[in-house]
Order: sequence, then structure tokens, then C-alpha cells
Amino acid sequence: MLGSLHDEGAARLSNKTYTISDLAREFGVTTRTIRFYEEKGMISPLREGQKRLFTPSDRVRIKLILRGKRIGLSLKECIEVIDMYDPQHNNTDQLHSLIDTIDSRRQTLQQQQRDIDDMLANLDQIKALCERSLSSYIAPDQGTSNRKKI
Amino acid sequence: MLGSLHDEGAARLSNKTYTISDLAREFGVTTRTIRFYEEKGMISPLREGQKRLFTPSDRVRIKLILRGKRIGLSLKECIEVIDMYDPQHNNTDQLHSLIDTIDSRRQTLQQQQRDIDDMLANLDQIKALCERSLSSYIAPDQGTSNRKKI
DNA sequence: GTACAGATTTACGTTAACGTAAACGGAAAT
DNA sequence: ATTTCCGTTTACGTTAACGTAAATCTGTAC
Repeated sequence: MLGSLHDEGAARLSNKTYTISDLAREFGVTTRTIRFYEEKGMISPLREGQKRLFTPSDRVRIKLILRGKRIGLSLKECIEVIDMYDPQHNNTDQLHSLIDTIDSRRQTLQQQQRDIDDMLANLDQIKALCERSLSSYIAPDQGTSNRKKI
Repeated sequence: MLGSLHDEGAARLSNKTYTISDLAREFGVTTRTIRFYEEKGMISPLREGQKRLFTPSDRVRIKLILRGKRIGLSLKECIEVIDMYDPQHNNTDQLHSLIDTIDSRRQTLQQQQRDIDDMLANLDQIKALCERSLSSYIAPDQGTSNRKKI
């Protein structure tokens, strides 16, 4: 399997499991959300009778899904990224195509980095203007455009 | 107005305008999208009879909307950010509250930066594994886990 | 036993961000 | 004059990602 990342102490042979509300609480989502992810085939928890039993691996997948969402990926894109961890390799073509996918995903991420940097810089500017405006604050006043500081 | 950014050559007193398809083409979106943004009050192009006339300011707003979208903001969040450029200040409380908003938005952006960095690092790992797997490729083979390089 | 807290399935509802189609207006080219 | 190209309005359709409600099961506390 090309080396499964995220085993989180594979040595411990961890057979720990989580309930659905454990994970919901940990990640600040509803149980509905987690069931929805299962419906979509994004996770496949075990069953103990009727109840779901989540493994550490399920837990990591959820974590990765939420990381994806934080940067604006759709759920579909989230699984695309996650599936890269466990490639159906064996095949040279597939490996090459995976590399292409990775490169393209990287482009997007780098564009996002630039966008975030830009936006942060803008926020800094605005904040600075706010603070200058506050420091020189005396009384309510209109047009501040080209007015010199008092 | 606390100093309007993005005048893009305010000195030139630019009265250039754009048609809807100009901007659609430039930004790679449909005209429907632009009209939709107007419906939502995100831009307010002039009219020449019935037709829309977009100013450089409209153009910048669209640009900022799309930047927001690229990092996963909703349209509502996009205008929240854009509106920071043109605060209804005059009021100390409002300025303080704007600063809070900025700080909170910054937190989110920084979390996104971390998420992107993490994801990029993961992609690098996966790619490296792919390439190692390709370089030692001889014939279709199963378990590569702990196998030494040939 | 039964009440109660959690878990499950089923299924309809909701919001966002457009897509898409229909029907029409005005100017320019043929 | 009529086709051809924008452009416009109106309006219904669509997908994603859950929310929410109702009915059922189930193990544990009392």
C-alpha cells in the first residue's frame, strides 16, 4: 500500500474505538454530519449490532475531511485528496496520473496561499487606518480624505 | 472614507467602463454570475438605458469577490471582507468592532495557512513515495511495504 | 418493569450559488 | 427588411451539505 500514513502509533496495534458522539464532540460537528459522511462512502465504521464503531483510521479520515473543508474544498475534493494516501498503484500509468493530480492540487493550494497573503496584507492596511483614525480621534467629523492630521 | 484603496490610478481620473461580457471574459465567469452578484447587491453598475456599465470600481469588487471565493469564502463573507475597505466609521465603537472583525478574520486565514501548509507537506510525501515506487519499478508486484529496494 | 438517554433509519426541508431556458429589446451588418 | 449579436428580465431547475422531525430500537438505572 505504498506506506499508509496516519497510523498514529501503528506499533501499539491500537484497537481503540469511538462512538459517534465521541467523534462528534471531539470535532465539533453533529452526529448527522458523520452519518452523512458515511452515506457518501467517505468513512466505513464497523458495526456492533446496529451501532457504529469508529476506528482510529475513521477518526483520521474525519480529521482530514474537516481540514479540507476549512480551506474550502468540497467533500468530493476532500476524498480525492484523502484517496491519494492510499493509491491503487501497482500500475505505472496510475502512479504518473496520481503525480499529475498532486501537482495540479499543489497549484491550487499555492494560489490560495497567495490569496490569503494578499488578504492578510489588506486587513493589516485597513487595521492600521482604523488605528490611526482612532488615535487622532477628537470629535465626529466628515471628510477625512485629504485632510491633514489635526 | 478612511482612504479608499484600489483606485488603480485615481490620478488618471479614469472614467473607463466595461460591458458585462468584458468582465465575464476577463474573469472567466458567466454573465449570469455577474448579474447574480448585482441581484445580491454586491455590485451596482451604472446603466446606459437598459444596459449595465461597469466602472473600474465594480471591476475591483468582482476581483475581490473571486479572490474570496478561491479561498472558500461564501459570497456573504466576501462582501463582509470587502466592506471593511469602506467602513462607516466616524464612530469609535464601530472602528473598534471593525478591528475585532479583522482580528477574527485573521485567525481564520492563519488557520487556513496552516492547513494548506500541512496539506502541501502531505502531498510532497505522497509524491515522494510515488517516485520512489516508480524508480524501483520492475514488474507488477504486490506488497511493497517493508520490502528493501531491489 | 419501566423510564430514560443514545443510537438508528427514513424522509422531507433548506440555503447557497449559480445553470438554463423562454421571451423580448436594440443596434449593426447584410 | 431581416438576420445576427449582444443584452435584458423572469422564472424555474439543480447540486451540495447538511438540518430537522418522527418513529423505532436498546442497553442501563432505578
